[in-house]
Amino acid sequence: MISTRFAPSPTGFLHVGSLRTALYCYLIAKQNSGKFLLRVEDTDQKRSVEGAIPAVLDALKWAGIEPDEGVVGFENNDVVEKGDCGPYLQSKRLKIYEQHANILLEKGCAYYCFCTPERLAQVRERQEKNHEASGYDGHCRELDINEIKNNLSANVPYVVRLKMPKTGVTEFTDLIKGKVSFKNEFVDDQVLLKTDGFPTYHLAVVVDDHLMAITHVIRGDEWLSSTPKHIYLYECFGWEKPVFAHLPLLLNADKSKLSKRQGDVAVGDYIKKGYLPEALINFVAFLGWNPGDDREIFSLAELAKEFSLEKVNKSGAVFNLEKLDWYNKYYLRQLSNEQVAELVLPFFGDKIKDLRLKIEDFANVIGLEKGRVTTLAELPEAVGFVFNLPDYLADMLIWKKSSPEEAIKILSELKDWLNTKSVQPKNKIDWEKRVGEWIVQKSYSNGVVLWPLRVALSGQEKSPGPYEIAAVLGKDEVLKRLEVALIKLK
RNA sequence: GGUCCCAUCGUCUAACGGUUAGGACGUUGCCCUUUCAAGGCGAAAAUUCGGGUUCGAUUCCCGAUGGGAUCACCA
Repeated sequence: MISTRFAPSPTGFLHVGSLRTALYCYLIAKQNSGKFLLRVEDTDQKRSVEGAIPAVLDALKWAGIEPDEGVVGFENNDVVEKGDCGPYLQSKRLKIYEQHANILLEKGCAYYCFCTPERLAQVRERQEKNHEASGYDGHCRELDINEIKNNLSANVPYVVRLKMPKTGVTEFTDLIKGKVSFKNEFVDDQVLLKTDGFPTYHLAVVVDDHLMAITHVIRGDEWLSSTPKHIYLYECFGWEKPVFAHLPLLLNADKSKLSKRQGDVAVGDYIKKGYLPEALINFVAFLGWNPGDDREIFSLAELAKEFSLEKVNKSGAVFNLEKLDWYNKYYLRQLSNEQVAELVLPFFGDKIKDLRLKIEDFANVIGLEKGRVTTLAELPEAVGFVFNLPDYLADMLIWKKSSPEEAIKILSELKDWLNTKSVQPKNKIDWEKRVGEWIVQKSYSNGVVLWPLRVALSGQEKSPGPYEIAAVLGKDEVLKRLEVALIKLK
């Protein structure tokens, strides 16, 4: 069985790059009827941020990516875990890491290191000054057994370091990058267990991925260069290695690694800005992957069917907001008025109470603009003219091929005709039919009637069509607005 | 600087030795049209540079250049 995992550290909010990583992990699991696991990598107490776990979970849920196992929820101020390989918070697995560090020590794959931070800083400084290769200098690599015992019994603080072989080459096939090889002599003796008893990432991932039966390690490119350490650990333990896939990075416009300084990087930012999950998912999935043909629109389910890691690009992709906007507009148009109405509610905030509208009427109002805006956040303002006719200049009522006199004449005639009891258009099609017939009967051109009508109803240079607006406004309000227009013109 | 990875229009990308180098976003022209949006039809726009291999290189090899990642008791 295939299993993948997404392993965020609770240091902030969900990054869009992490969203893509999580998405790809999820897709691989789903398309193979495997499981998608969520593990929290909170081994750095200093960096843990309160509220980060629920924030990440919420963002994933919003996107439609929910874990099958591991940390699956957050209730009553605590994580909800599911599965037989728990706990799924690394901070609760300290004993496990200690046991495994001991195994490594026994096997000679790791060693005690008593170097002080000060000494390490000096080493680093010297290396920098002399332009030497950086890394641990191996000071404690071959310590005398008695010295180790003495230090240990004297409670000298220590770490456990990986005893990386000095010769040979570590080679592996990355599902995305292909064959990659590193000379072992350049791989550092990484700290595995810290002085405080917490593991570093390197020990914790390998131990957990094995214990949790992860078959595919899918993660960001930044991990590629530490993979040899992980491979060596698998070999030391005698464990079967997972498949590795290192995803290309998401980039800023200037091709540097996507960062906060150059725009929004948190999924939450995009939710707040009114983007749809379908749009963000589709967009982010296509940053580095495509189906190999011209199709651009993919739902989560369709992605699960067609996605493959082998088709993922090797190079980084610029996070291009214009394309995201296009996707968002597209998906907004695909939704029904009712669906958009429901999604847009939070963007109205308290104002929604003042509107005192029935939900169907509200959906109709939203329908006026849902195909014209790019995000949900723009909708309240876009639709404002329905509730409050904006003040506008009389000049705006005059069509480019018309005159003030003609505008007055037509608007008056239209108003008088509408005022008769027999004219009671109910919906958009009805309005179009009745007014259309009237225009034909009067032998007017469309523009000379429709332009001033539309401006009278919307108070705007650009707006939805007059029939749509009239249907939403209703006959009484249409008459009122025609009256306002005529007063302005006279 | 050491190590490793990468390189097609402005951006996301297709091409698995032979194509007028294709699509999408964006830009832009026209059409539709009461405005806007949407839609339709067009346009401009790319193989980083050298060497090989080959009858033939975007594609394979080598080098240069450029970009990126990583070199923590952070992940």
